[in-house]
Amino acid sequence: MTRGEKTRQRITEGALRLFAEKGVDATSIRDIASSAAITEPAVYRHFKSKEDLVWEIFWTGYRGFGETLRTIAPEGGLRERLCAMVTTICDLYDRDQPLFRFLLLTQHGQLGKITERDKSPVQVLHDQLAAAIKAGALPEQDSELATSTVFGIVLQAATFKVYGRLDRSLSHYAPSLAAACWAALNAPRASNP
Amino acid sequence: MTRGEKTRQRITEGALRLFAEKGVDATSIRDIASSAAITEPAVYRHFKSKEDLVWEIFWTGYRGFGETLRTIAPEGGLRERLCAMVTTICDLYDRDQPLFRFLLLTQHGQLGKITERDKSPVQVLHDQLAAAIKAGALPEQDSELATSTVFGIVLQAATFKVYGRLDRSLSHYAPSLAAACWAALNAPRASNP
Amino acid sequence: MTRGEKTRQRITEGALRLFAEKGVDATSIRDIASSAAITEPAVYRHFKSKEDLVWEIFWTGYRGFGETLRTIAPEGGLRERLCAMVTTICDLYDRDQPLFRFLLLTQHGQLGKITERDKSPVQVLHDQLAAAIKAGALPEQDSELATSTVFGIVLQAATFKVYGRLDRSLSHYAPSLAAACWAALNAPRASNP
Amino acid sequence: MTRGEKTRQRITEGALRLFAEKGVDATSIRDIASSAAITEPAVYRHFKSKEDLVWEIFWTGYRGFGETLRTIAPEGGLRERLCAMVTTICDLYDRDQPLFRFLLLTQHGQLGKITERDKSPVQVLHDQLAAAIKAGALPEQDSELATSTVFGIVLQAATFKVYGRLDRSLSHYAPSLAAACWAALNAPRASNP
DNA sequence: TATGAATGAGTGTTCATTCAT
DNA sequence: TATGAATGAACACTCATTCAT
Repeated sequence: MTRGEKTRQRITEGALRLFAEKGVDATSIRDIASSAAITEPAVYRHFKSKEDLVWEIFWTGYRGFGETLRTIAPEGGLRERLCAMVTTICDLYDRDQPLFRFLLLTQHGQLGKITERDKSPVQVLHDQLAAAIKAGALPEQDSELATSTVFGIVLQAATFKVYGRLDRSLSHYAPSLAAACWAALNAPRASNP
Repeated sequence: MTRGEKTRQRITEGALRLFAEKGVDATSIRDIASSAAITEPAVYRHFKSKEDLVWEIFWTGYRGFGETLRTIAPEGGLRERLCAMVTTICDLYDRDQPLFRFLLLTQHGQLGKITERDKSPVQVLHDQLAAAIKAGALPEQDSELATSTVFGIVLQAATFKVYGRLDRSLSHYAPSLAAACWAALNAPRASNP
Repeated sequence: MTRGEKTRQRITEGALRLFAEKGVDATSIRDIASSAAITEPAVYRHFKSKEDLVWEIFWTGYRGFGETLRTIAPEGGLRERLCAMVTTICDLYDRDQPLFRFLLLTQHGQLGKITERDKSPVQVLHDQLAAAIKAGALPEQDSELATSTVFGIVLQAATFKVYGRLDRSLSHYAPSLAAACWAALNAPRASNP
Repeated sequence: MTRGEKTRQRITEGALRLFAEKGVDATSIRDIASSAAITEPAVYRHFKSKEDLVWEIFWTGYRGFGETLRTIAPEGGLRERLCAMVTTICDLYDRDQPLFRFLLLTQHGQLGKITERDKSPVQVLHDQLAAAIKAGALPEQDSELATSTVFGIVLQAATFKVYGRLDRSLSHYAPSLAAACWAALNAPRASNP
């Protein structure tokens, strides 16, 4: 790894941590630079602008996370796959909390910029659920709502963890979360026309 | 309503809209002042500082929302009460989207400042679910996780609505969301030690 | 005159002097602010941006100068009018050298922004010379070239004065310059097809 | 021509073009480097500093132009020589507009640095006119003012050309300009004490 | 009272320039 | 040699806030 690559990595890691802690707007380039032990202009050798830096960190992680989800256990039944996905999401939180918070809990500001929508984790999950509904593996229901429910159950647990309402590792709760998701997806349908 | 009170209301309404659209950090006192058709120093006649303004708008709405939830249908079975709560939450979104977004989707920054924790909507819901679990009206389970699940299902649907993944009013989805919550709360328990 | 108006005047006067001495690009807002004995942000209470400040100072002076030229001695013969104009231009230099240098010697960068072209001093002179040529008071010739010649003779004298090649006041040379202009305008025509 | 010399020429040509278009201050080393398809530090291999680069380009061209003027038609009468000079100046404009603009229209900033004053085109013209006046080939008059007049007539025409007020090539106007100069130099003297 | 005017601290960004490689 | 990486200083500009009027 060259010196430049090392610096770039220090920038992204420091920025990620700061973004998760204080939010993007409250994090200055000065903060980022000093977290990487360089001067402000040096940041601009690696990223064209703050907006660029934020987007690049976001999209790299977000797309990567989508790819991870997509490649999960294509064999096996739907329930196992869902379980594996929930576990994967919980693992991401436990392994890299700043990344998780930045990607999934706070960074709604970047969502509007996504153009390759089908690489997003939300879409990946949606596509699988929609296919399962179509194939009859899940009861007939709005696939968007189904996606929302699964994401909501897991992300809110992560949020509770951040604010100290849950004290074990998130992975610890994964089986319960997966069970809740599965039950919700198979809930007796309300009569939504 | 005195003139001062009217001005104050214009400030909070404008600020709320701006906060929901751009976030608190990206909203300047100047933005708020001009949205209320007054000058910047005039804002300081009603609020001591920007931080004060944010907190006051947040806590007023958040606590009020908690009270609303608490007073819902104390009579009736748990399922009906849960359903009423979900409906109430969806209604808030449909009636006042800026308030909802500010209180429940973006303003995590204020959560840490809450001292009267039991007035928060999260705590209100938690207390009811914890009581139901204790009374055997729900299967034995972590009451925090149960709370998280219900909130997650509803809030994520709101988020999907904000980003256009759902197109009907949120209230339209309330029965489905309530059914999903109920199913998740009654899911066959995974064996969490 | 209110306090704000006084400040604004100090800004424009200081800016003008600095622009003439160092050029617009080499003059910072900090320079301007301290020349007016205020802080940088205070400049922005009076002008929206540096570009705005430059343009406003330029166009106010440039248009004003055009108006001055236009109102000169409409009665009297052409020669007298030309002489009065040359004298007026020289007077402007002697009375307010920074303004003159900024408007006429260095600020070519602003010329491209002019939309009300006929208010510019160049156009005012041009219109009068074109009319004189049409009326037969001057020999047939390209009116633009005639305008250029008159301006060139006077402005280059001002430039020589700035660089110390002329040592008397510019007004002192006004009669000679007017005579030169008159002779040039009445020069035996070269055969330009 | 070695590779280094070629690079150096690309630098000066690119810089000249940029200086004429945007001005020296608004042209960064990065602009210059990329116009020469090299990196910024590579510029410093050829020029010690930006100031150095500007001065070198200026003085090389300015002095060269002075030499060109000096060697013009020493035989022949004054009028022919004047005419040849005007034509030469116009030719420079038509052949290399960036150089002309940089040397004669905008770069007053460099004039103060000149030490070998008698190599400047202004001085060359001045010396010839002063000699002619002394020899009685021109009426008695201030030789500086005479020089200013000739330069002013030609340079202002160039300025008008830059701003689109003249549309033919500048050389096209050379005979008219020369005639105007000649007439101005021979104007009946005003009585300047 | 409400405002015009101002400010100290800070923003993101670019500059000319240097240096290790 | 020419470059990738870096820097100190400065830039135009905005912030939340205060104060005299």
